[in-house]
Amino acid sequence: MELASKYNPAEVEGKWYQYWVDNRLFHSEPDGREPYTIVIPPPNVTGVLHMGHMLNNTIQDILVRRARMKGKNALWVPGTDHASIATEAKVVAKLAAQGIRKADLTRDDFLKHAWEWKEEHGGIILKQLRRLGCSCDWDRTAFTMDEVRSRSVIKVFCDLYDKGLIYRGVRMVNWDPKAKTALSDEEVVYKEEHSKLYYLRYYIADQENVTPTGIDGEVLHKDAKGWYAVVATTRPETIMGDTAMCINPNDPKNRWISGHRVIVPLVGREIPVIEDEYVDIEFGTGCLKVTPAHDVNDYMLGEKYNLQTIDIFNDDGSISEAAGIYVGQDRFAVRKQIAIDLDAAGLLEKIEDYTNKVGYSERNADTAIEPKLSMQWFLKMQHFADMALPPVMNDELKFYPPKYKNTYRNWLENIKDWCVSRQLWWGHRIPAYYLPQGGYVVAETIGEAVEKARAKSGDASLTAADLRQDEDVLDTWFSSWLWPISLFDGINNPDNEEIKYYYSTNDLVTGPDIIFFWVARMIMAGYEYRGDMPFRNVYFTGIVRDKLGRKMSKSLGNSPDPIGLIEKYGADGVRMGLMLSAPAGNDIPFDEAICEQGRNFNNKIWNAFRLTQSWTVSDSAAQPESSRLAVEWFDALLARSAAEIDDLMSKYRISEALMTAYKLFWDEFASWYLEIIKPAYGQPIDRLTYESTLSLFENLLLLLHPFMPFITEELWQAVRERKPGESIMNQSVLGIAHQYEEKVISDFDSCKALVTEVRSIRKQKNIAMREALTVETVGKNPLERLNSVIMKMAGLDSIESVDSKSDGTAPFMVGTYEFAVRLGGLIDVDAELAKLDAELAHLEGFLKGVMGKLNNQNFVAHAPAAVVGLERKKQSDAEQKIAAVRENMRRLGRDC
RNA sequence: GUUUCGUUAGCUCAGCCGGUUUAGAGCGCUUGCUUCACACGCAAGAGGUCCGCGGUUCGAAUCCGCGACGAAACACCA
Repeated sequence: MELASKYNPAEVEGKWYQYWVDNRLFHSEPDGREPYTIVIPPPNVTGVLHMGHMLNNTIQDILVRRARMKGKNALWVPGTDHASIATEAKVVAKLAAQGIRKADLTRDDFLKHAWEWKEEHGGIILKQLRRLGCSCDWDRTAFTMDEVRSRSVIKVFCDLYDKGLIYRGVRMVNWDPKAKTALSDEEVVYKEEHSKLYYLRYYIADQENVTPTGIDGEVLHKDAKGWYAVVATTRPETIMGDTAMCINPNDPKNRWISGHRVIVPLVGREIPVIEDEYVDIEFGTGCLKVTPAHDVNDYMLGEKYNLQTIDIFNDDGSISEAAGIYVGQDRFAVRKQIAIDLDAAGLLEKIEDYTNKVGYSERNADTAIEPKLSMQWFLKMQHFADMALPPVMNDELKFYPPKYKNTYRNWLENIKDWCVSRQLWWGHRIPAYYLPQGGYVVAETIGEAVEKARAKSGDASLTAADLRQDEDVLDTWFSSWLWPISLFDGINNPDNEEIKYYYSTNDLVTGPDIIFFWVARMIMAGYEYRGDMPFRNVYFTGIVRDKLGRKMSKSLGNSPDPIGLIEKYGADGVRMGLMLSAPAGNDIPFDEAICEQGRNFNNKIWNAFRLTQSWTVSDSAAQPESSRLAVEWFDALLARSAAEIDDLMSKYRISEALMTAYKLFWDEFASWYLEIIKPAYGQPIDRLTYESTLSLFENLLLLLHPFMPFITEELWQAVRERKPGESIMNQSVLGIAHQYEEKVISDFDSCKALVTEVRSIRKQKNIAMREALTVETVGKNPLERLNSVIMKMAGLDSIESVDSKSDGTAPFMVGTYEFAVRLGGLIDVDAELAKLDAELAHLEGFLKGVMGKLNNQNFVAHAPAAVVGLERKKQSDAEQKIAAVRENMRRLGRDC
């Protein structure tokens, strides 16, 4: 078989993915084995793959492939999220481009368009995951709005309502004026903004009663029109909603305003001055305008002092009739205009630059959130927080890295009720039905609703047509929080075999940005509906950033196209690149160049295989001693590395596990093992070594498979004839980490050190490899057992045991063993001495440090015997080495 | 502002419940190599007052305190 010198991923990836699918190797059914389960964090159904997904799903695939190879019944359930706000926004935008306004459509018509959109774009991201090699059980692909999941959501809503945990009421909520819906607190992100602070004049209504008291520090304002107070605000456009002014009762400079009434500028309305310690004396002028309808804190003041509430905004953020002026204009246009108008009216004292934080919709990054009073549905959260906190704090449910436990606790300890209703159409419609005579019932089906309505109203003639279902849908996360249960239909059929077998799942892999949105709430739902944790471990990935440390975003254009990367470097190369740069929990500064390292490694593996294929195998040739030793050594090393990888993986130190496998293959297998067993040019390889090598190579492929599934399958299939349907995917790695002798490995390390010393001398002296050298050992050669390997790798003709080193040799040490290379006339005495000087200085410095400890009575008295013993060993080793160096110097003619 | 995390080679990080031959890895860098698997390579190297200052200890990159710088989460002053 002729193999190209470069590995070409494009030729093999599609083929093997199809093979895995055709042979149903990703599919799982409950059986007698131990299950290993992951549920995918469902990506937005109409989304496309980004680097965050690539990272996250690579990790999940590594975990699930490993579990499979360890004999578990491994299942990775895929699916997508309906992403209510994001998807509805996209559909609205698409319709708008066609000249269709959402407002002109009926709910049913709009949903028809939305489903069409979902059918058209949905699932692209799942296809992309296939390119990455994800071993999801596609037979189980779910959608948060499919039949089973929808029924689960409705059932849970009704159940929580019946438990008294869901209520409906008018509250101050975060309002998205673009999507025209309420949002939960978690869906608001605050961004720092450069804005202005406007100082407005509020004239005192009862001018005649103003009595300046003459206290120092008083700030009194008076002009031709009389006394006035000054209010600093960032939002002058809300003055139409002002229903009070507030000062701090402990603020001497504003005492004079106390008890007066003031006039809202431009509006002309008289409002009271109230006093509350909430007001910060130091901020602005210490006078606060109170707009109960448009600010959370003002709302609280309004409740406390029974103030009037004037809602001056329409749902789209324009000014409402209630404002009286600027009606119909946009809030930001009004902010500009009102400043001009106030100034013209002499009501604007000054404008200052100011930096503050403004809330934006997490989904519509360009839309500023408006606090707004509205009727919404809420879920009481204290009950859930009480359940969900302990298991995480006491590590029953583990977070990796654990620092997120604090974040989690912080949120749960300050939990607020969850606004679950959204004024959208795309989502699960709230199963509340309003009666014609007022009031409502909550029911899973319309039939049930009619029954409940009849009972409630006493009117037995009520029919479905008389009931009006709530227009709102539920927050997307209200379906996501059930995901680990609803995927196995555990809400609708709590006793079914699947939920009993697969729940609790094992690992959840997700980003820390959705710890509140999703992780915490899944834990809550898990305990509420299964009485158990939804997953045993949560692995929080970092955020993928660009190499400058910036978040990847569309607007910066710094986000590489994942599929483009796969095409360029191969899926295995990209997977490796991501994993090499991703220690657990740290953000990942992603530089495309690191994929090159992944690609290069693929090529290395490919070429190692190519080498084995270039050999002719002889059944008559005897196995060289060096090959026998190499096999023995590498088998032990493989066992040790497999155990190390197991250990690292159990701690979710995935990048270190991969690095261990990487170095094992490249530095040990390719650079040492293959070089040792490689037959001389044109010579055949003996059968025994050849077969052993293929077995070792296969084991390496098994260890690497979870990280780089495609190339390992390709080569595993090529190493030997395989039966139809066989795959590396379901081979066991359990046998690799067998018992081994540490000494086999440590002796080989010494052997490698010796070879490296000789090569180094060759390089310094410019001696080519084909020129054979002789090495002397003083006394018995401690590495004699490995002579055959040393000779082959260092290019020696013999290793001779001598009583003392001959003249014209370059000495070196491996540990405390002395060796020398015979160089004859090539020896450069000055250079040799200089080297020895440096070595001596180093050793003496080291010895001095050791002696410092040993001469310290306190150290000898207090330190554990083992530590003291070790220092003594260091001392004797150093002394021995120093003696050897001195001896070498004398031999070169130095007097010392 | 509150809380948390971090600061170790040019870069990205490991080591941190104190002691393992005077600190490790990958990449990058330097110097040789067209050695018949691979230049996406081979071989040999260089490179660090472990942020600063104090303290605890026989002994500190590792524990404690203070400071500097950086990051994140949460809360915000209109």
